[in-house]
Amino acid sequence: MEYDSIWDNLDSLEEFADAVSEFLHCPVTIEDRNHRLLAYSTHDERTDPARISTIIGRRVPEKVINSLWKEGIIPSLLNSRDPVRVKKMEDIGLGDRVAVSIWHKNEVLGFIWALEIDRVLGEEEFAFLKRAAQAIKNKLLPMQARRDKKEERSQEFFWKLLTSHFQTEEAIIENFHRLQINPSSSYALAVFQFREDISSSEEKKILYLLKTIQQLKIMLYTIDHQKLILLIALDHIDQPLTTLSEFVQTFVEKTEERFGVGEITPAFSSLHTDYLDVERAYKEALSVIAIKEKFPHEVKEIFGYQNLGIYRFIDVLLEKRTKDGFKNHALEKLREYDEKHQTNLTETIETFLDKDNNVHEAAKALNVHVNTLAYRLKRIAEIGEINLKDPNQKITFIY
Amino acid sequence: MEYDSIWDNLDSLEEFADAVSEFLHCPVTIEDRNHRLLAYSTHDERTDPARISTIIGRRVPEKVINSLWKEGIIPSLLNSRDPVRVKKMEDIGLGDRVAVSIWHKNEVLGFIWALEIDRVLGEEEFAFLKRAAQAIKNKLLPMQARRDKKEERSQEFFWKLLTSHFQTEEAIIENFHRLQINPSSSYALAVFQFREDISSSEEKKILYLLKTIQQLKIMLYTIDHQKLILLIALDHIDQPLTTLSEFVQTFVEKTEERFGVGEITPAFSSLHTDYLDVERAYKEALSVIAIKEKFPHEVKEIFGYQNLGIYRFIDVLLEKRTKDGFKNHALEKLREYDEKHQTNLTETIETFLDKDNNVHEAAKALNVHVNTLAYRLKRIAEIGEINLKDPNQKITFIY
DNA sequence: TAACTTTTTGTGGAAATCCACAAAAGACGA
DNA sequence: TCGTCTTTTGTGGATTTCCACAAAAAGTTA
Repeated sequence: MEYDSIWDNLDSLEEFADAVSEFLHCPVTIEDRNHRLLAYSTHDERTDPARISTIIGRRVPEKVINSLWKEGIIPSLLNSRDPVRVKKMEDIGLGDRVAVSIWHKNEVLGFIWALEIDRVLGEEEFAFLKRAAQAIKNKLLPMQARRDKKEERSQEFFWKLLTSHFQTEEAIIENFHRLQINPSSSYALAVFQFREDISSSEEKKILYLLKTIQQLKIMLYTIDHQKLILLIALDHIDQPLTTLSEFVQTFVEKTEERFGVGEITPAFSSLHTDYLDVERAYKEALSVIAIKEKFPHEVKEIFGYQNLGIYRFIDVLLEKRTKDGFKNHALEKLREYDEKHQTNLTETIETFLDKDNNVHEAAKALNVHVNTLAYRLKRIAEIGEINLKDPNQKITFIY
Repeated sequence: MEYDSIWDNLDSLEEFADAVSEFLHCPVTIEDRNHRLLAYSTHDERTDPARISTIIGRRVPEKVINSLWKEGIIPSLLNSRDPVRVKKMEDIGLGDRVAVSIWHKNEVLGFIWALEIDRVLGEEEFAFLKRAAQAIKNKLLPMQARRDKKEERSQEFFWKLLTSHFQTEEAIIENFHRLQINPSSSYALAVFQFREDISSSEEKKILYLLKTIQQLKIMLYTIDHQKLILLIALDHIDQPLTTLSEFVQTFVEKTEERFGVGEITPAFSSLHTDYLDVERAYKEALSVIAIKEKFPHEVKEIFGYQNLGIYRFIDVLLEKRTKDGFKNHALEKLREYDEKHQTNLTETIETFLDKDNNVHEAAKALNVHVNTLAYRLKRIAEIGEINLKDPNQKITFIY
């Protein structure tokens, strides 16, 4: 192992990248386990679009990560300590390259990438890369430790926010700055409800995903048994609610797709600007989850508190209804009629409301002619003595 | 006054009617002040359709009463002690006739009608009729007294119902029977809110109206300061809520039209079958009135508790909203945008919802092109990040 | 069984809605 | 001031909704 002494006098990761690049005659990039750029070689000027965007953005672009997952590259890097060859993918501007993962015990700390611009790397270079990954491990470890420490402090701070521990917003802002986080002027709180307690191996995967999705900036995160909780920055986002909705769905999708962890219920609070309201935001997100569990079908496509509509009030509505001992005369009449005449008026009105008053779709779902549906609706209005043109009255049909 | 001794040996009202009929050579009918049939002559077989229906139904048909009001006949009977001539009205099957009111002190107790089938009554007969009305007064007075007594007892009973005084339904049914009222198997409670305390002269007019509208059977009634409260029988009524709605509106209309008493807010409870629930029904009707006073425009055409729709829950909704300190992000955004760009998005969405999502009407109300409205709605959905296809979300726009 | 009502399905036409596209006017910023 | 973006209004066409009417099927009642 004589020529491996080249590692000995390299101080920084940059020098390390350059040394590897020089040996392989290839541009080299070093990333952490979340595909954040750690260092890149500069002696060799040849490169490809994917590498350029990575360097400019200080991280691998989301769509590149996506493709690498889809092609199975990242899974094999996470499974094996051997270098992996990546064939050119023109649609994302990625040239031929070789990658190897950097391991410490049973954990991946990062990756080394070597671009095969003019030459193809052989067995010897593969072995060299593997040794390089071994050697760099010690440089990455302390960084990891620092990050862990910071994460610990940030988690503690987050829980203080979630439990309304602070009295003034100034104190909160100060804490943000101490953690080198720039608090955004508006934020939301997202909660993901898992089916089981989140294991530490799942936690790593989740963090990996959160850091690679890149759609939104996550200021703070924490995990509490079956819940993943995020504090999300929303500055300069044009349609924050829409973006959030897409984000949480992407996250759930990818977690399922990449790690096989399914049945996650996502939710997020309304927008807030005052950091003293974090607990309130948390409760909003929790109530969305509670409602989604009670009415999975009705609010299937709603994730934000703001968009719950009438369901935001569902608990007080139900409470008042039971307190008043109110009987739904309209529904009762329909059921009576159904019973007596063997008709389907109850089912009809339910389907119709379900399909958002769309005669066409409702008729299709019921397997009847559109006019039959129209006729039935006329009868329902008569028998139940309800004005189906009044959205207010339709609403009460649900309860 | 010698020939007036003919009254002396007449025992019943029927004999009286026959005696008058014989003198005038006309069919004669006697009604109480609420146009209920008291007696009719039988010696003379000639008659007209209006009289036939009156005799069969034991009261003057509603549409006849209506016409008599419109033509000013009844008002003049109520104003003067002199006979009034009524010209033929073919549309309601009424032939020529003469009427006179029966007075006691300053009150009208009833009416005598004489049909001019073949002959026209002259001055002499008019004078005779007036004396007949004088003479019959004494026969009507004791009936009046009995009725007053009964009314007193029934009012007391009604208040017991309204205040949940009874423990069992049997006790209630027994009380009904004691008052010779047949309690219907389903009932509703109607309340009319007046602007001022109801005077006893107004009370008489109201009772008159209630007894002549004939649309629905009123089992019990009472008056409490500015409120008229009715217990309404709903047996064998096909569409009870619709009928009730028509009834209360008719009542308000006629009170205004005939007696000039306006600004009455009508309301009625949902349907009930258990007479232990009368107080609950009363509260339902009261809450409809309260809501109508708070949201006069929104529930303008709703009178029944059942049809309040979402407004049934308006108090708990508002309460929850203030408790949560929730800000309407969507509306806020719109207002912000309006302010900054001098646009009318807020007004637009309000009008649109007001017009029940009817693009056409809303565009007309806003004085803009339909496409302009469509464009604005698209922008509203974008800026407010709300799904306008979801009725649930639209609802929350109101608050 | 015959007469009647209720329910389903169909046809056809008027009105409304939705959507894409375009022209014009106005607002706004570099 | 020019170019760009937003807003308004318009046209045209595909689709949907609404309604009236009718015929057939099924169920109910005398």
